[in-house]
Amino acid sequence: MEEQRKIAHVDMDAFYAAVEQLDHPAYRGQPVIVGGLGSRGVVATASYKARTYGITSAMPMSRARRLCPSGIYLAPRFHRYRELSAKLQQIFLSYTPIVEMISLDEAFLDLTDSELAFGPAGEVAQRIKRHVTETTGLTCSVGLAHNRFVAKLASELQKPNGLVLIEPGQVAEILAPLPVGMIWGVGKVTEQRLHDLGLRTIRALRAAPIELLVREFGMNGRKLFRLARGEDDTPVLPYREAKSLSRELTLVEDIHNLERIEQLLRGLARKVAAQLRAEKLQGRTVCIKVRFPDFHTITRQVSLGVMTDSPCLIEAISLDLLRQRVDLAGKGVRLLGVGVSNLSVSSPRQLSLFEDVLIHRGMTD
DNA sequence: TCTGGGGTCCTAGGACCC
DNA sequence: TCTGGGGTCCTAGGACCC
Repeated sequence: MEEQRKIAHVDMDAFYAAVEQLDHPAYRGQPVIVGGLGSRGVVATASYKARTYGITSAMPMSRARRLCPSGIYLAPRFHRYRELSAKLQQIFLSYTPIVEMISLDEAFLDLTDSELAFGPAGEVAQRIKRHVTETTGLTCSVGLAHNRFVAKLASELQKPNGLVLIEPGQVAEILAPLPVGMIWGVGKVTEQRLHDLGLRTIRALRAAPIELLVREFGMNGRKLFRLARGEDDTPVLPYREAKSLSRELTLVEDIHNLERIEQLLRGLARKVAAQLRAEKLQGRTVCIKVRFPDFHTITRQVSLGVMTDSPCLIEAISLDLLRQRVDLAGKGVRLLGVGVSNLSVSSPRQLSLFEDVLIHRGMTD
């Protein structure tokens, strides 16, 4: 018999918008929409009032403005959100060392061993909720269950400011009527494919034979089969090393001018390099991304023989990838990106022969 | 309606090696 | 002449998450 875990999922309510309302009392109760304000921006977070107009996250700003012309539209202030997120993490850590922040406003907490010190997990969850609100002035929704998947679903069920506890014996009954789209990992594409198979609810998915799911979705089918039954044994992982680091930029208007394109790419490459150094990381693979006006998107990458954080090298390689491996052919560009992967922590500065050569050619910073 | 930015993970084919 | 099997690395694309 496997030990019974107690996993909490804490999800801040309309986080970015709620922070703006916290800092600007005049915005409270108003439709507040945080996101990109440019012509091609999308909604990051809408306050609950804004949601009553039909505004949802990832919606184009232009559409949001049509739905709610009188709304308060704000650009995100990530510094502020990060500051509050750090506070949240400190609160969580005072109840368990096993805290996995999955974004600025969401975390999994393994409370299994916290019961000894703090009492039943349901009461701990209640305390954490109160602690969050008293310390930050923000509300959150909490789900509590025996695994991550069910805990995350639970936190969704009574937003905002909810607390939902699901016992193992209740899982089947509670999951059954939910739409398959609520399953973590089922996005638009998979949802449509499930609908095409006549599977719209978790109840229906649960009744589907595993052979069918594996035939349709491969390994993912196996996962779906288990998730439909509320089974998930993935652990809460307190710390994970970054695997890649990137910067990208959607242009206000498509650009055709090659010099301008190259200039922007260089800027992105330098920003990536600067961030690598700031985080004491180096990478071995450089990747560029180009999105054309028709939204078709390509990537081109190359792996080097050395680890690097050099702005000159990353810039030179990005430009080379663009010039040698991308057919711009007067098509215009909507988005440009530069990324570095295959990361590891920088070793004490030591020049490779390669870098040495570049320095003698005057190519480094 | 016209689609951000920063990530993770998975798949699939090909090169290369033993 | 007609061709294995496994492992690893690399590249490109795509689904998905917040």
